[in-house]
Amino acid sequence: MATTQRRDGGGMSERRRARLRLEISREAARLFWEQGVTATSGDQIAEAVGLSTRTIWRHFRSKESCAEPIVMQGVVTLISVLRGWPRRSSLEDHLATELGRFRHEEPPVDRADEMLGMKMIRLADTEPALRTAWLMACDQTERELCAIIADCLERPAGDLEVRQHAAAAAAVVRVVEEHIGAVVLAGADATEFTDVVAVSRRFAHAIRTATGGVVGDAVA
Amino acid sequence: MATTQRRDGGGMSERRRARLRLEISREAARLFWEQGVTATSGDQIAEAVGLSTRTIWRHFRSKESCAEPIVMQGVVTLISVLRGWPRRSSLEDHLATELGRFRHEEPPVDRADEMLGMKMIRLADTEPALRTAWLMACDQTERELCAIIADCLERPAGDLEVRQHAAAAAAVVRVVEEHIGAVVLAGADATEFTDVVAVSRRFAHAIRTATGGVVGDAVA
DNA sequence: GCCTTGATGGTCACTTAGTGACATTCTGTC
DNA sequence: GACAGAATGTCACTAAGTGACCATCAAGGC
Repeated sequence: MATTQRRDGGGMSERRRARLRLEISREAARLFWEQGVTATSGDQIAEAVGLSTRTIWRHFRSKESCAEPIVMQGVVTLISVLRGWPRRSSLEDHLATELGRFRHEEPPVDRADEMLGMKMIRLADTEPALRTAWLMACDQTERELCAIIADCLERPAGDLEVRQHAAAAAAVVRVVEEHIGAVVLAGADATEFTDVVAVSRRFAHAIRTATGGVVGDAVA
Repeated sequence: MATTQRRDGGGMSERRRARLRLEISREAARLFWEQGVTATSGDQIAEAVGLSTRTIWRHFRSKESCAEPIVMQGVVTLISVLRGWPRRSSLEDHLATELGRFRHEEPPVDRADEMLGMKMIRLADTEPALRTAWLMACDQTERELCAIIADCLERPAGDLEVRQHAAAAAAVVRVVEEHIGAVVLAGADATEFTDVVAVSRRFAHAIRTATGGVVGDAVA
């Protein structure tokens, strides 16, 4: 197994665990995509990643949830970018600069993993078992948006109106991501989505519309 | 078992099956609520409804999906009302008159079932197994809204913008329903939600906002 | 009345997801 | 090197589902 190089006692174990989960998830997702979810057994995943079946169940509560980390990777960039949104710039501008930065300077997620994530989202459309994983990721986005929008509107995060805006925003983000994934996987001309500025504008416009215009503008 | 009284060959079987599924679902939901999902076995559900376990699996593909019909009952009224929306009246007015009609004249769903549905939605918050059932119901609403909004905007139902509006609208409806359920189950003062006009206004306003104002108005 | 037919439910054997208990190994600390 | 504890392997076990086959029952033709 890879070198651990922990600094303080116990804290690093968290990262180690996350890396292992991701590795398992990668193999599971590959198998799910290649031969379907039901045709993939826990034993197969275990063998592919080189662990015992029992250990798989120690890291994941169910077979389908093995896909979660890979799926979550797909939204983790967007979430972290949204979280860092300073309200003195418009949503379009912030997304464009930050997504661009992530794309070229420090890509936190492997390109192959990104493709795998899209494939899982695509599979979630027909495999009800995988749907949960995808919706968990969307739910995470929604919670994050709750905090952000609450901050924008200067209301508590549990406020009904805040939750409505967050749900609507997360929903349109979900639809756009599903659409991008479908287009990319279809092998069609995806240049429309390699332009970071265009994609940023699309996301920002969707969020602006879905929240009735209260989220997206820069504050003076 | 109940009398069959079929008229034509095979058509009635559909309804019979639906009734049986609902009956199983009712018992399953009751047990899920009383003792939790994991603590409820398939055998227990079978015994409660008076069938063999094998027959339960013939009607439901999984334990959790036993909750689906009851959960679906909660949205089926709203869906059918939305489907019947004539665009010459505003969404508020249509919802108020139709929901009122359903409430007093011909309630298609038992009050007890309605409460059970709320309980399942509540359970879905903590039991990931049940979440799928609830999200399936929301997904159904979203698909229905796709058709309605496509009609409003005179665009194809698969159009990206239509899907975004539908997703946003379905999301806010989900949040409002979760909120109503939580308030009712908390035993708090729920008079706010027994007033059909107020509830209709709330739904309509949420949808109007989430779709950027393009859905909700009457057309001239 | 009797037999066919088709749909539904029961019985039993079987696979597989997932857990509990305990032994083993691996990792970092002194 | 001895030690503590966290991670993993092994094995036995429960429970969710499935497949194959048989039993029952209502409807209709003769």
